Amino acid sequence: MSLAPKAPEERRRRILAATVEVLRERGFSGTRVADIAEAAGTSSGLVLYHFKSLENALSEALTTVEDEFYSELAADLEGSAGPVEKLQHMAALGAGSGPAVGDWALWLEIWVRALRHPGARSTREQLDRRWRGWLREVIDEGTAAGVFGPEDPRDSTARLAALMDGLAIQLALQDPDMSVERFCRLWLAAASLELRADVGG
Amino acid sequence: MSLAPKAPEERRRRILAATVEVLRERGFSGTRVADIAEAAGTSSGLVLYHFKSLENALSEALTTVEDEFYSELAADLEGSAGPVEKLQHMAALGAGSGPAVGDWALWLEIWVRALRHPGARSTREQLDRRWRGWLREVIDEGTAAGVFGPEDPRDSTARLAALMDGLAIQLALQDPDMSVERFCRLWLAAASLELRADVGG
DNA sequence: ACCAGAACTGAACGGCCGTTCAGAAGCGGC
DNA sequence: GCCGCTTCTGAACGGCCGTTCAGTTCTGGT
Repeated sequence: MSLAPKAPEERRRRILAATVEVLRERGFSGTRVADIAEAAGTSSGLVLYHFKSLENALSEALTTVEDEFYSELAADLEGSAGPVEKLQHMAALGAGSGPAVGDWALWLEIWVRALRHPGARSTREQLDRRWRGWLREVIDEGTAAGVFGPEDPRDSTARLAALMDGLAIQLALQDPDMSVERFCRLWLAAASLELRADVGG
Repeated sequence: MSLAPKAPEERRRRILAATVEVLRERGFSGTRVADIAEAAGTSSGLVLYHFKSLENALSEALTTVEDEFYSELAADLEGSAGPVEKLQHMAALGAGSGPAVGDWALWLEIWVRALRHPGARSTREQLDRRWRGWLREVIDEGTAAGVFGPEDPRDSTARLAALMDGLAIQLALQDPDMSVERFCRLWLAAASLELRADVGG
């Protein structure tokens, strides 16, 4: 009976992690096979041995970040008590206080990729819908509990989701007019307005 | 006395326009010198003759779109009567009803470029500040006239500007949940909430 | 008509980089 | 210890593309 060979799997994961790292640093158009290999401490040959092509490695790497992001979000929401706390966690997570996330720069890259890459576009769409779905659930939960009173929950969800993206751009671009604190404050204040409640900000 | 040679200047402008066109279609990383030359109906040699390098041509092309955008916005605001109309024009312009604009995709590209290109970053910052400045002026104008009553004009400005960017992402990515109409409606509704007024939406 | 310089062309150069490949090294089964 | 399969390496290949360049055409002044 053959033990599953652990070393190669481990190596594969390391290359994937290295890919994400390089992607964060240099973006899609700046990421070279050789960079990934160096960051992973191996040869470029091996990168192409495990993943069939650079394109493929990039796609798989993206999948891992996206999965990380959403599982982290799910875990965080699981742990929060009420809808108000959940919104606050969402704000904090968006602001980048989570360990694995915080890299909105990567999302900008994903958006640009989605402009022309059909696969990337539909994945993004799915992820975005999922995220808006969760936000919507929180809002509905609060509404059912009588804490929130949005005029139109669907529109409020859309606006709050979009607002986070918009604020994130400035965060990613390190605009001097934006900071993690201001990001949270602005978003929660918007949520308060939208939901006719006081969720902070 | 030498008449200014008109042909070469004209040619130069044509190349610039072609660059913008290709940039819209293929994005920064997909734009080749040969593509620009073909779109402009000349040789790649000439592109490099007029602009010193591809990078340079791209930068100049960006400058022209940005100028176009802002002069169009300025003209549009000039023509609007009151603050409410101005907000509505801003929404419509953002939604892409203007002739020269409408290409949020290009802005996504600009943002990604700004992530790593220091020059691009500071230009973007300036442009964004200018845009927020105008929005702020409209808000202040409405407030002075007693039409708007924002709780904190600076924060409302920041949120409305960011919201437009966030909604624009979905527009650019052709998300099935977004449309030009919904874009306008959502943004104007947010403005109504923020400014405690009825500006439509 | 002639010349000088600007405008323009397209072929050739050269570097970069994804991918391939021939072979080395590790590893389990006999 | 030998064999075969997986894992891994780094050098070599080949295509793509920005840039250069030698030469042609155009233009305006004299």
